[in-house]
Amino acid sequence: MTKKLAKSAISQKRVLDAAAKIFRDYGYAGTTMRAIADEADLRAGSIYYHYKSKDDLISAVLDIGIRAVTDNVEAALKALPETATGRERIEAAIRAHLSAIIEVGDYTLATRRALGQVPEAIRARNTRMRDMYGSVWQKILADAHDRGEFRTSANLTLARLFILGALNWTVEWFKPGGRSIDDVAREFASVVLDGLSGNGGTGAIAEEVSPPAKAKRSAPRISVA
Amino acid sequence: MTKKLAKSAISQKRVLDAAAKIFRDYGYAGTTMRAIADEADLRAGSIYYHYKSKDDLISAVLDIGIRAVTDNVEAALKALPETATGRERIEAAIRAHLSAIIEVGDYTLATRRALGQVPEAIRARNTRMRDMYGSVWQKILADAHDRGEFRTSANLTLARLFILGALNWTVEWFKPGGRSIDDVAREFASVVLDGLSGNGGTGAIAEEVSPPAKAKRSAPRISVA
DNA sequence: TCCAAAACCTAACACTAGTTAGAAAATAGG
DNA sequence: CCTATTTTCTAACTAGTGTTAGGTTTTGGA
Repeated sequence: MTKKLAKSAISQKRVLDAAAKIFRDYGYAGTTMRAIADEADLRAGSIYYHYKSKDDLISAVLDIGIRAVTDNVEAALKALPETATGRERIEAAIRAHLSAIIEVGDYTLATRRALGQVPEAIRARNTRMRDMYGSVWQKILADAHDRGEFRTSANLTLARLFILGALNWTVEWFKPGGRSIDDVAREFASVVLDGLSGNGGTGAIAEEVSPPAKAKRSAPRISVA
Repeated sequence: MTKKLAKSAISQKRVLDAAAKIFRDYGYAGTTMRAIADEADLRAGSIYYHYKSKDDLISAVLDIGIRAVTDNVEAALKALPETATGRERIEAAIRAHLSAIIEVGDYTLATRRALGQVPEAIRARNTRMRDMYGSVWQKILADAHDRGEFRTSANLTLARLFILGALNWTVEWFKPGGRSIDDVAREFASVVLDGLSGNGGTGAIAEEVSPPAKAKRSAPRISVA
């Protein structure tokens, strides 16, 4: 039995969802409180009963965006058996990441669109959360590598950046009703995992100096939806 | 001997570069003409001598962004010998794409940050240009597939979306002075190309129904930096 | 049903942004 | 150096934005 929500909580959620949508469409600076209010069937002044400021609102949207992804991926990893291979873990993480960004699409797209323009303190906080998420990936990639599931020369930092870059981009093109999230995740995982485990066909690979990955734990900060 | 530019052309370029930088940092709506003018060592009113409007300016920035990438990739492909393999062509395209987005980083990042908020007509025009670019990729991937360089089950549309997604993300983390563009391109190409040509280790691949790629020529529109 | 608290509306404030027209300064060529 | 043209500056206009304080309406519990 769903617990009955107070009017306030109901309206606050409506405002939040409206905000995610408008921030998604118009970015931070292009979003007006009047537009959010219209979307939420309120007047702009009323938003201030629920949120202290526009910044308060965008901050909440950004939090939800990154938290949904991180929580989903961590839960998926936790649900795997102890005996899961590195490949299986990575594939599960890919699937969970995709699921999360599609499920809270407005929030994650709003992050993509707005993050670069928000006040510095807000951006810094969100960046820290995303860096934490990035380290989850670094860990599962390193585990797989350590277990010999990848070729020795694989650069895990670059791999992580490519993977997350491509995953984050999916919100731009994924359309529910077309290919399923499972399909997309499986195809992507196979390309990535085969690519990381393959020996390649080019002599250029053989020239790679190793071990490259271990020394790169302080990789550049990246942006995650 | 460099041809002497008129003052007007010199100033116009300065305004354009300033615009790219400010749009990059603040997005479309968050960018003020005063900020651009400051960056260009002018006053806001002066910009209107060179550009009709803010929209005129962003339009020019967006054009340069996508054109740099498209031209660079097409030139790189053209420079290859007729005997080049599909792998070689794809790797060259990856390298050219990376080079372009790093070289005109302000313009491509400005596109990433601003495109979603610009007036519809501007966005539509840029989208058409990007779709044309996407078809360049679809073609070189299809060629490689046709020549048997990829596994039969490879989904070229998804591959293209992953590749371009990951490539477009590099502007967020690539720092000149670190790894060279060549290194990054080579590593990325090996992951992608091995992944597309590999047979994989999972039975799930074998269940893929083919031919998947040929029927997907009308793939969803994607966004390219 | 009544009434206090919660939730929302409204009008206004202080400030900002894109743009314009005319004035002023800079440039370029004879 | 002079002068016409080009380039830039300036002040102002119109419209818009985040936010506030007080009034009004709605909600929820007794």
